[in-house]
Amino acid sequence: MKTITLPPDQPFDLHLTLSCGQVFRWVRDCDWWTGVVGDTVVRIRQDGNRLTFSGADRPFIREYFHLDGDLPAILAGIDCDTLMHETIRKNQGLRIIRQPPWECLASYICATYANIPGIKKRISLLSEKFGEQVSSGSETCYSFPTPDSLAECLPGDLRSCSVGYRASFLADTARIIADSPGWEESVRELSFSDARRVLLSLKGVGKKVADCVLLFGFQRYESFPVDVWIERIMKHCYGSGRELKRYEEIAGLGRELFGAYAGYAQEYLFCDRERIMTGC
DNA sequence: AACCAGGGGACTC
DNA sequence: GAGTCCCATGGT
Repeated sequence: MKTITLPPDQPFDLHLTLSCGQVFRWVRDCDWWTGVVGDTVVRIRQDGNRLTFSGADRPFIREYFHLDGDLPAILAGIDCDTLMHETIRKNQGLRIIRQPPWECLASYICATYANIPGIKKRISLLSEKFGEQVSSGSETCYSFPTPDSLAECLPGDLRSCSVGYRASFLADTARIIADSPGWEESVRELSFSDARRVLLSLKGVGKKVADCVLLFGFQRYESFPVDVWIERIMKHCYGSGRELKRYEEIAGLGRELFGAYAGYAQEYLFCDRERIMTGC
């Protein structure tokens, strides 16, 4: 077991970060969270300002949970009205995880028009069926399937993972990624709009999925993914006197209001969606 | 531009 | 147990 002591001026909330719906592979058992990242099983818990974990080293944990980001500075940058102020106050410590790009891409293709429990189920089935077994004491865990393993499996086998019509999108995209060595690095080097264009060319990747992959997989924090909840919140809370019909208008307004870390604003709003929409 | 298919789980009533 | 909704996309 290793530990990290969080500095008092850098808030972090492990439970919020892992349960807000940005990642789908972590499982909670009381205070402990277990997840497979890459090909290792990570177990982690938080007690106040202390993180205790196994399966990874300190630099990895810092990077994965974006602990190297100056959260108070980020939040100060998006704290531009009373709604955001309250949302930040209620969810302080939520950080955007750095997800492996391929896993992020495949996960969000599976996430289209589905609820979070359903998405978790699919990802879990896909990993059990097409991932590699990863040892973790008594528990059996599975790594996320490689592009090759999804590209080469039978369509029927994919469908048995409850991915429905997304099966062909997943297989097509997996094939393209599998046949493009260095894909990740090449996307990383592109500008925001060029990277977005590349992602949009993949099957099953529309604007929402592309923006999620840019945000969670490539740390493009200006990305402002618009799902049904964010659309509702933006129309209800920021829509007076504005045309907010098309996706780009809402995403554009998000970037206009919240700036370079609009993605953080999006994730805080999403995390707080129930309170915001029942309150007003 | 405006439809529709596609599918499953969670939640409401 | 029916009805509705969900971190939408692709095809017509």
